[in-house]
Amino acid sequence: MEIYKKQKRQHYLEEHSISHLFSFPIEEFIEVREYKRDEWIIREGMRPDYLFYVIEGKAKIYVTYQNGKVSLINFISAQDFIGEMELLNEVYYTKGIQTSTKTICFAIPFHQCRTQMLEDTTFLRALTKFLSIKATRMSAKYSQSLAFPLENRLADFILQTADEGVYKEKHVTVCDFLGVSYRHLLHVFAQFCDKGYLKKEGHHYRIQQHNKLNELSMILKNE
Amino acid sequence: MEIYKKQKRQHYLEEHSISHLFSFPIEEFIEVREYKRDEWIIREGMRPDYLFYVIEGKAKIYVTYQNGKVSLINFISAQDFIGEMELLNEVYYTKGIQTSTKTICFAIPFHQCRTQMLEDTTFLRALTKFLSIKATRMSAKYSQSLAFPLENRLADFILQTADEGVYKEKHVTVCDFLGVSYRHLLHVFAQFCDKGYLKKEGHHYRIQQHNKLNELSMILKNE
DNA sequence: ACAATAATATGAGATATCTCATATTTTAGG
DNA sequence: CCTAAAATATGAGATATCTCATATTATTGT
Repeated sequence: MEIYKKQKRQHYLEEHSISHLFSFPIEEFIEVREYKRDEWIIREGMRPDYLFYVIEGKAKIYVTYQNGKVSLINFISAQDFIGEMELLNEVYYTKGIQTSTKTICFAIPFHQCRTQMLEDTTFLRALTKFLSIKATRMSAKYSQSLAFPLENRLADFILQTADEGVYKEKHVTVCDFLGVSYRHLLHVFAQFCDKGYLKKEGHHYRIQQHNKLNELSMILKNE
Repeated sequence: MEIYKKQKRQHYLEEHSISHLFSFPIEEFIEVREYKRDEWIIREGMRPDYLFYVIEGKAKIYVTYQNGKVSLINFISAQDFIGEMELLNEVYYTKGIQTSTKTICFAIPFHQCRTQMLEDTTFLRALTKFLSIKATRMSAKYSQSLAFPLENRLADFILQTADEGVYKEKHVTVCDFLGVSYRHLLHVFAQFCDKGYLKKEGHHYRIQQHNKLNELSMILKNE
């Protein structure tokens, strides 16, 4: 992890100002940090000392179960908070957060700002909104995961992540995210190819029948 | 739905005061309402005009999918907010909320209080905390649901809901909540009985081997 | 008290999904 | 450039879970 100083710091503070999220001057307290790919922003079980706000990059939230199985719970991307649970709750099991690309974020030290943040309506409103959206998404994902077979969730995921009609995600990451075995994920991909929805091109898949995937994905949408 | 007036209203306002959640006098705006069993507090798709705070009773959150399948997403019980999503977000698909017992709650009208509530740090902090816990629970439930078979989730659910060693929930509600078919739920119950973890007594189940259920349930805990 | 509806119960066959074994290809580190 | 590790790929059999059919028992409204 690298901490940006001087111009580099200033540049990010200006380009991605978050002062509108606070009604007090926050900039002086902000550390601008760069994490390399695969670095841990927070280690599972260790309470962070900062509230983070992601400027660019992507990260993943993991949790380890007692049986040793590690699960990817969610993705984090630009404009997400990290560590807000620990800011708000005395008791909270901290999940692990690992970058999947180079990630730049603002780090706001609890020991200097906690009190002020918790007194600031502007900030609290922003945080409340963030949390409410997070809760809604989680809840949607949850009920979807239970109510429908992989076919539907995968179709949705493909449409969300495909770039110019080409799907390039890593199977390993995806089967973890969608909570299915590698084997079964591949099986459903094979089905999609058989049915002509996708065409395999090396390790990528080209979408052939967008509307068919869309039908499958629409089944789990209602908002 | 019945609206309590005079002494009855006053009684509830005093017995279950929520004035500590606000830094302005909220009581004058509060309507005290009683919903009968199976009444809808909010109908799916209809934005509510009130923020609700549950005093006693239980309710269920439902969502209907395009394929017509209705899913129970979560339970609501005393000290939960209802309608906070609609208070915070302009755009939000409102889920249906139906009582499962007689339910008494406070109703705070948006049109009179929205602005004040959104400016009140005390309230916002309370709400943020509520939401953060909600998000965490959802997220735990989600990863659990994907990572483990029903056996584990059911063991956990039994321990959570059993009263003095006796489990009395309705299968119909539970299979919906846990997202499995009625048939399969019964099948796992039968297994638990075979293995001697539970003993069937009429329509109830008596826990025989608490430690065995606990083992199963602990597998999905880490906090 | 009776009829209608909801909840419980069980069997049997279908499907979704998992585990394990094993082979090949790609990627990362020295 | 070479090797180890990670990712991809595929088969086969096991298990979890679903759907449908059907019967019995509670609950509720009139």
